[in-house]
Amino acid sequence: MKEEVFKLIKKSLGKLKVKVDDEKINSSIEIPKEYSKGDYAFPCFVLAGIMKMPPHEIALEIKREMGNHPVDFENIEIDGPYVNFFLNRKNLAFETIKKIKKEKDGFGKNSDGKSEKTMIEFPSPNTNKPLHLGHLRNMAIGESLSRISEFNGEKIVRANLNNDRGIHICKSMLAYQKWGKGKKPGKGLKSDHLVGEFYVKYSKHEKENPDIEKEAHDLLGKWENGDKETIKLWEKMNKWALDGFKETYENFGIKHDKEYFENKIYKKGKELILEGVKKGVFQQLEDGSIKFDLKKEGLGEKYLLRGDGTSLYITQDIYLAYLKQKEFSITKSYYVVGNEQEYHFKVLFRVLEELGIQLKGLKHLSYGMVNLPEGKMKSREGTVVDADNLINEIEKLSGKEISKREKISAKEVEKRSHLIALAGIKYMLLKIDIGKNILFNPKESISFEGNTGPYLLYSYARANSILKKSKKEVNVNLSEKMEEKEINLTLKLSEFPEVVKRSYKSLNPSIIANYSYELSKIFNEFYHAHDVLGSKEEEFRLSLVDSFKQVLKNSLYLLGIDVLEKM
RNA sequence: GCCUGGGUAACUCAGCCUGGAUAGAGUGCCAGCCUUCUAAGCUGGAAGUCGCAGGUUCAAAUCCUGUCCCGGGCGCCA
Repeated sequence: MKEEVFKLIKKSLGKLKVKVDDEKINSSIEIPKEYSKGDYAFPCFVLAGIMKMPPHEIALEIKREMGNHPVDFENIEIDGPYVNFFLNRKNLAFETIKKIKKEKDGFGKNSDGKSEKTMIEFPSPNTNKPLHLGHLRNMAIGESLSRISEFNGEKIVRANLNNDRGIHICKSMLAYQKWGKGKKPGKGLKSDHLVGEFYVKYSKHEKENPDIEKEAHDLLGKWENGDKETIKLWEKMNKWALDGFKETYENFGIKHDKEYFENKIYKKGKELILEGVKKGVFQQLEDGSIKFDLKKEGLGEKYLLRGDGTSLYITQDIYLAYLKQKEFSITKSYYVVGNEQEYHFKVLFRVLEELGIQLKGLKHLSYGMVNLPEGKMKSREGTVVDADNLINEIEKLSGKEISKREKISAKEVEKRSHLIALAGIKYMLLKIDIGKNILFNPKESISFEGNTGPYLLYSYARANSILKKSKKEVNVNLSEKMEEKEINLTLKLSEFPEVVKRSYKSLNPSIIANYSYELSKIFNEFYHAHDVLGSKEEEFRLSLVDSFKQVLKNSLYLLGIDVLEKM
């Protein structure tokens, strides 16, 4: 429609014999913030200098030259220096509703990314402690971006790299050896929580007895040399950690297509690095260590391999990038990792470039930290918000809210409170811009009112309730002029496909989240302003409600949030 | 010190890419609205030197420069 507006303006200016850049006109056309100012607007300031007239008079001239407005427009008005264009909104409503009704769950999809196959890696945890709130943000982002990319036509491989070896793992193991007394997971003690317990124990002990670090290093040595006892302990505890993660993933609604394990690949990056030495891009020092000199690029010097030939954090990532490419022939590779790792990925991508591995489509999807009012979360000190506990707690609170309102079976309460809790957590984590830090304030963040996940689900359930009670067929049929709230809702619904594209281009789920909220807010305003059932415009309003329900569902789907028919 | 992200209402955040009409929302506070489609809702109100100083422009929260404050990163840790 913007094109039509452009053509109209250009035609008028032609008649007025004014020469202006097409691009200048086009980029000036805007969408007013208020619906009462029309659907498109053209500010005439740009022309003031050229035409040597006050903007208001220019606007009047343009309007005069347009004559009668075409059918696509209901009206064209002058407001000070602005020419405001009003679309034929009834038409727009019909077209939008018809399209939603036809495309259903597919409304908003496009094929812009059809030639891409992307691997998205998340959350890639360490197996020495359970998942925490930061991992939940990671997973919410990873899943949402996967879905957004799929909606835009891409093929997505959801991958997970388990960081299951290294000194941090040995710390939990050592503590268990020393103080575990054969403790086992069981009722009331999730297996990964047990592992984490010993990681904290180790760290506390280390504070007063720094010497214990040597023991941990010895244990790592034993592990790398294949000591049977050590391997056995590692196998046991690693399984505990992984089993626990699996439960959390399922609970949070995350599924991976591919699992990688560091213990199986960490040695293999070595060959690739040695190739780089042969090529002369990396330097081997006298002690055998290998480094990559990036001083010219302002990235300093980075060691890629230790003097004793053992691997570093970056070593495995080099091989993994190669492996991903080989196994899946992907066109893009995304890493969902916190912004504290930005330096690491800059270096990694440069290394891969030098080695000729996967040059295009490498991207660190960097997101901000989740902080507490007291400051940063620290696993070592046990000051983290545990993922499982948080979900449980919010489920309990949701359960209470449900029971206040309705008497239903315990099973139904459980089902609903689970979905509400997840919606609350995911929405809280996704509505903030991906790159920004989140301040998690338990008292305020766990809320059911206002701009929250439960508010969205509630709006959906309300819409559903109307449709359930209606006996009539949903038909697009409107006889009278549309009301303000109806217009607002229609316009918002029609924006969805554009919003999907925008979030895809910027790889930012918060755009979808904010849209979901705005859409729901407009729906609730409409809901209060007008009766649906029994009204003169019942058929039309039912079709609006039905469209809203569909679009909100699609929007929430992109956030990884499941809807609830009743709340 | 260098690199990087941020500073908008009491609090938590949109808006900034692509400059335009009285700077928006939620929470909290004040005042209303449930015999009527779910009040987890809606309506109204109070609340803002858009960190600060320059610059560009008819027009700056938005672009540029400088500066102050806060976070993160600069390991042969992961």
